[in-house]
Amino acid sequence: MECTVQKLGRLAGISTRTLRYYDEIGILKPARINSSGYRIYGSKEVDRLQQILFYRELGLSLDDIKENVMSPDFDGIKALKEHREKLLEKRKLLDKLIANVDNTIAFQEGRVTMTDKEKFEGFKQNLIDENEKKYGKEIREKYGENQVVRSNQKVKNMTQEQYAHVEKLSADIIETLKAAYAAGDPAGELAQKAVDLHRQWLCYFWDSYSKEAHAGIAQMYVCDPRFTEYYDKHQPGLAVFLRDAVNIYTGTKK
Amino acid sequence: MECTVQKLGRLAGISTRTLRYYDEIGILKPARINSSGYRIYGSKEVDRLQQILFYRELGLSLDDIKENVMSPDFDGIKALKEHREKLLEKRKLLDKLIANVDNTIAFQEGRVTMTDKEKFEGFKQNLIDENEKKYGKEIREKYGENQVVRSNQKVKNMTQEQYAHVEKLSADIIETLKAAYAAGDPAGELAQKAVDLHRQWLCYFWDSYSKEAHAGIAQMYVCDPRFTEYYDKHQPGLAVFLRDAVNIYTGTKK
DNA sequence: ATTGACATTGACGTTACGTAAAGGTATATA
DNA sequence: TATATACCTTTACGTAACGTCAATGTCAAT
Repeated sequence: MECTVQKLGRLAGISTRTLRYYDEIGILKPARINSSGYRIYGSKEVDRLQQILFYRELGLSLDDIKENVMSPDFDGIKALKEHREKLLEKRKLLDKLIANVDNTIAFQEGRVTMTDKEKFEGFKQNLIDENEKKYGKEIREKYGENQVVRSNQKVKNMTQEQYAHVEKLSADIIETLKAAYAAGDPAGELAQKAVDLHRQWLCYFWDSYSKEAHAGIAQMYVCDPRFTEYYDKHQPGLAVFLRDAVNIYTGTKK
Repeated sequence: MECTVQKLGRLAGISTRTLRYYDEIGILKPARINSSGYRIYGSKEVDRLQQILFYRELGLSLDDIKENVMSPDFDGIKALKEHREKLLEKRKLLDKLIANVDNTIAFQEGRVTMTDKEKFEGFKQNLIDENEKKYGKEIREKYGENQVVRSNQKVKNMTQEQYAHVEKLSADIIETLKAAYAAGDPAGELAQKAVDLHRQWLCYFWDSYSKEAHAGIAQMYVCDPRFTEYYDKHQPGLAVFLRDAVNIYTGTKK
């Protein structure tokens, strides 16, 4: 039942270097060392190695394995759940990266002329700057620093098509809203369609959509004169109407 | 328009160490070095740094940036698409990791008694050993070392439910297949349902499914007497029937 | 005695910097 | 003019988990 590095390595499918390293960092010490200085492992060490490799395959660091897994009062499920959270975080970051790369490819494949591209970049920067100047502080206060930063990053990464789509959405929202207002029913088909457009519009700026936040924004349109004016200049009462329609859409009644 | 490390660092939001490092690896050299040995950067270097940081944010390594991005005949889109592939690979790995962690948590939360768990572990080890002894060499030759190792790992990480599901699938395949054989049409509904079950069964052992591999396995069932026997013992002619049905399912005709 | 397979320790390389340490330079002020 | 300070320089270790030599010792068989 005793074996030396190479046998154990072959048994477990790892290199001898790995075993020496595990000895070095103290995560798996041999049972004893023979007179020639060879590492001799017993069956207890084999089991321990199995466990180490199991958690290693799940992506835990050797440090985590050493500190958590190997201690006697180890809560495997808790450790794994924490690890899971880390992995999900990583995936979220990866998803963002991929989305950014996609956008960049789309933008570059748009074969925009250099001047157009510059103009477009300028537009985007303007959009961000304007938003910052006008509403930056308020939005920061209401939604926290992160939301603003991410919103700005989303705008920066927009492609020209997306940018055009945002502008079209803005116009469509007003159009549909006006028609719905004429119909008079915030629960009606037209009004709800307008709200859905509004949701799409928000999703261009928001990292994650939630009904609560949507309802909150709608309420802000009524409370904040700058936003009220933006809607009411097209049709007095439009901001209130939009808020009511959003509340119905999101199922938020208060 | 000239500046030294700290100004440029503040301008770009990076540390002076980073700039020195970029100088060291040759990705961004200062325009000149003044009499005191200070690094002096010009506007050309600012532009270059912007580009570097842009691609860095997309997750490219400095090496890739240096080799591809900075060369005059650089194809930005190609580089980004390659990078995108790498990112997708990474995400696939992450997804697998997360799935494994989830399975482990589920398994451990199942509060299996220790003896049951050990029994189950033993089963799994048996399954692996049996497979190895019986078909290991052949599968290795046909599908390469990696497929076998990964298949074994997949089995090792199965939860008890999954294991039960695999066994049920095996039985269902035979059942459905026999009924389909009685009906006589490999393109019929029953036969195709059997093939779909077979595909599900394969996905428990395979890392990635492909129609080609599925068709290949089906062909092997006919060519290899051990596999032929496994199916034909239930009903002579079943192996050939399954192969025909699989070929129709996968659209592989030869 | 030699050979070949195995063992040992030591040390460098990997990525993109962070973080000292030890010391030179430019500038404003006491 | 001495000094405080704010900047600059190079050198070098640390990071995670080993891979890959290099130099050298041990064991079994021929």
